[in-house]
Amino acid sequence: MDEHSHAVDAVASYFAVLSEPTRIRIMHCVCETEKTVSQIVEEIGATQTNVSRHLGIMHRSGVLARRKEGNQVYYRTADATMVELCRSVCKRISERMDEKIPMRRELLSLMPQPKPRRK
Amino acid sequence: MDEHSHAVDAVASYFAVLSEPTRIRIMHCVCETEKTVSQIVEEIGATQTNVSRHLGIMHRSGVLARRKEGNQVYYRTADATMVELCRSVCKRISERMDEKIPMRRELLSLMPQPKPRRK
DNA sequence: TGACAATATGAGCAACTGCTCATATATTGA
DNA sequence: TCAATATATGAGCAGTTGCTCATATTGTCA
Repeated sequence: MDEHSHAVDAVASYFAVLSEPTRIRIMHCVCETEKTVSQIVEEIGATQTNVSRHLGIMHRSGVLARRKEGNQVYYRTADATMVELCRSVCKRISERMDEKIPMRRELLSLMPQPKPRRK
Repeated sequence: MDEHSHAVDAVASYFAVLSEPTRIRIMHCVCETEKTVSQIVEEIGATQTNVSRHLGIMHRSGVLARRKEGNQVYYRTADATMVELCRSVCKRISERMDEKIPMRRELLSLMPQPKPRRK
């Protein structure tokens, strides 16, 4: 039927990683600097179990990288393209909602632009 | 708990539209030129009912635009950003699979680049 | 070694999503 | 107006996904 099915599934799975509110929150949370699981749990206000599961999914799919340091595990973004995607989507959605000003602000601040590097 | 929840949900929903293989096929199918429902059904080899449902979802979410002409309905992309996103993801995934050459080719051809415009 | 802290995982339930069958709603053309 | 064609939609089932409770694992420190 379709000779592309593996590729198609791969693309859909990639998008699926970001199709979940909690995982978007996690992206927002770690998109600027790495954080420990506890910090993420604290910031997004979900249970440890739940956050841990989502981190696992994001790590296995290659979106996040993990680094173990003693007792704790740090997660950080491992895929610059993915972060860019999130920014594009936030921008795109906010454009569609020029009338809903409060929402616009939220969106634009969801995945902040990287700060301009100073020499 | 989270003052961003509307924005977060909007972003997740946006990605969710592309998190489904059939919808990726549809994007692939209409990303260069508008097509009727029948044409899409024919090309991706799914049932009419199913394609119609996915088209509805994609239209309601703003990814596709529809145009009715007599008996038929033409769908086309309505969101250049979204198409670009698909291209980025195809490129990104293919980069991760340098070893799996056949898959690479499939991915890069999934959402073809727009042809260079001739004056 | 034992208690504690941080993270991960098994199991089960509930909600969601996609698929299909049957049917509804246009629209065209005889 | 009637039959045919194109598209959409209600209802129900099955598979998937996310959430939670309990527990396992790993590392630290006394």
